[in-house]
Amino acid sequence: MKGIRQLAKHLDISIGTVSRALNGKPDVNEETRKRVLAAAEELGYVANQSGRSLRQGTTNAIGLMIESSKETVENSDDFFLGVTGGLQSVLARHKLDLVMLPCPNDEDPYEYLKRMVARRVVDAMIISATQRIDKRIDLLVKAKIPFVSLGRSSSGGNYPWIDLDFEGVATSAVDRLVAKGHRKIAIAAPSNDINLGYIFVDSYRRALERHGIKYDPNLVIRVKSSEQGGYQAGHELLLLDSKPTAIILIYELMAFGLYRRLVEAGVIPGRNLAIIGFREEPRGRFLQPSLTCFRMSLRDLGVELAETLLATMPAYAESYPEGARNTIWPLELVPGESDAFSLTS
Amino acid sequence: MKGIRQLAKHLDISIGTVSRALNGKPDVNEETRKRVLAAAEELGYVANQSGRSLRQGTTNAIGLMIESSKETVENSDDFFLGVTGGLQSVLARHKLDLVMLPCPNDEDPYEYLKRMVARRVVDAMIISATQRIDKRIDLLVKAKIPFVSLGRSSSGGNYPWIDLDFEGVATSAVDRLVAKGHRKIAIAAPSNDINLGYIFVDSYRRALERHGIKYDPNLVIRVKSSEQGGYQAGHELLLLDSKPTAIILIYELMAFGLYRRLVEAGVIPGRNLAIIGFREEPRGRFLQPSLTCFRMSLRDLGVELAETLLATMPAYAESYPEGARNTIWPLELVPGESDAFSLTS
DNA sequence: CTGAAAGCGCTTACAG
DNA sequence: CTGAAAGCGCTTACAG
Repeated sequence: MKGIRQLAKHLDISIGTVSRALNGKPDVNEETRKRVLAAAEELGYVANQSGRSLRQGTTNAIGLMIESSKETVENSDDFFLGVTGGLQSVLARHKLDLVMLPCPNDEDPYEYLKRMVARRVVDAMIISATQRIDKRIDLLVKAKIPFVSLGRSSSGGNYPWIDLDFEGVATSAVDRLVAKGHRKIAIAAPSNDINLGYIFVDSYRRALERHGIKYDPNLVIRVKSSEQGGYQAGHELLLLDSKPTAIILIYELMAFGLYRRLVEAGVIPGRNLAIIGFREEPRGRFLQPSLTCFRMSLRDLGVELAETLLATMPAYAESYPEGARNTIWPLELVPGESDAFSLTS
Repeated sequence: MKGIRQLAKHLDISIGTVSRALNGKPDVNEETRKRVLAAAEELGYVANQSGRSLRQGTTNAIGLMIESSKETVENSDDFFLGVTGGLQSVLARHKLDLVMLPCPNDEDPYEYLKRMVARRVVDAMIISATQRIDKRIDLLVKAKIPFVSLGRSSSGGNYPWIDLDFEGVATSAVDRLVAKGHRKIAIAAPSNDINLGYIFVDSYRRALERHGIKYDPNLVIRVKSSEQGGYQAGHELLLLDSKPTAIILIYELMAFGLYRRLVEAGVIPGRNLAIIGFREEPRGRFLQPSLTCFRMSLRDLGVELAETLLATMPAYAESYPEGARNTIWPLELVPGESDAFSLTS
């Protein structure tokens, strides 16, 4: 005999009362409750989660699906751990636990998610690395699993998501460079399949056109979101017939590779070429010249994600009257030295 | 009615047979099995995990505990995701899932682990960020939960662990620097509470003494394992009365901050000061001068961790006859330009 | 080869 | 305020 039965026997009361005492139900004698709590602490009793889940129909766990292989603007080091803190601070209010579910590289993300959802290992899901067409969203909608997506998708119709303000960043970067006299502005971004690649480049195009600058597809350099991709971007940029005077990077760590390639070619970052990165990154502060980029609070993003998710869950919705929503997450410009020079002066 | 009951009804057979068919038990008519598998696929049936766990007494999940706040040599970006791939490749053989359990920053890691263990959310645990005295290890030993630790500890007596070869790295770094004529070699490391800080500095001391160089506590610079810590280390190094000609960093990303601080002071990394970092890191390749460091396969480390863990689990031990063990994980020197100069020539 | 039944550890109406 | 009992969804001896 073990578990709650053993504890009840030890206290010489019924398991029902033990359960009610432990779960903070009313209608339990305060004296009894104290005895139960003390005994549980002493014997190290904590209710078996499978038993609870089976009976209650909920796991009290929220899943955060991670795809290590995907290249996204998030795939930087501290991103997920930063968001995790904010998520947990909200989930803790409701005694919900966060579990990170890493999709194996050799497994299809859709199949993986389907399996996790069918097995009911979590009550709700947070997904990211959204594709422009993302079957996972249709799956979650159809299975009626509460979820929130970090990243938009054209799949699934109306569903809760939060996405970074790629439009704002692209627009603000272009505006800033144009104000400094740049007219030939390149951009380094991953393929259009990744939703953010599509949105970012599209916003860049529109921002240029607003300034009366013709969009030139040759200035869109498609590379991987990595240091290596940055190096490659530098390489391709140097091969262009008509050289741009500025470049916008969709992924901040590209700057490391780009700087390297430029220096090899005798081009000085921040002097012969203006560079603006995306998200502020601890490493970026130590680049020379320091990188102009955009700042956001990962923790606050985590909080927003959690609150949006809980708003879609019947059991918690009343605490979040704003309801499910779509949020464009703002980023703030952090001026560096990488684009400090001006072509007009 | 739902779940296996519904599926059985749909097929007009008993739930027992459905279960046996789905779980690949023998003594099921092949024709029946095919029908069951087809129907399950069609209806998207996957067994509810709580039901299975409760009945079987196992969750078929392995937990990887993460502490985002801890400063360790692992706390670099890609570390956990790299290890995860190797872990999963082994766990997949046994249809075990990996779940990452992030300990909230405001929760005591010991209490968090205790809760997860008591609730039986996983069958076994992988822990890391080991402290010299680590109550978690005593807890796991006492609770008889299979586990493996990434990192040694003086707690818990004899238990399965894998640790990076800090001795080897420290020794090899010192040997290399001494061979190039250095006698005043500094080291930047976190506090001795973190087990690796202790081991690393101790090995460094012994390596020096082997070369007849007196250990000088002033040359041990205690800083955080971060870029900022590297900056700080550079700062403190510059304040020393008698300047070292070389420095060993326990955390590779310190190099970013260190380079910056040195350049600010007109000291040229790799020319006025030799620098050796710890683990090879994608970003490091783009440092100028490139950082001499040590390479390891994160994936292979994950494989080793998983196999060591499974060897301690009765249900899987027979597949891993080598048994539970302690492994010192080797790293291979990757020469860079940061320590290329020689004092002797 | 298949079915009927027990029971894993819990929580929760229900009765008292 | 407490106890006895049902039942969450499964798997697995057991009987046939």
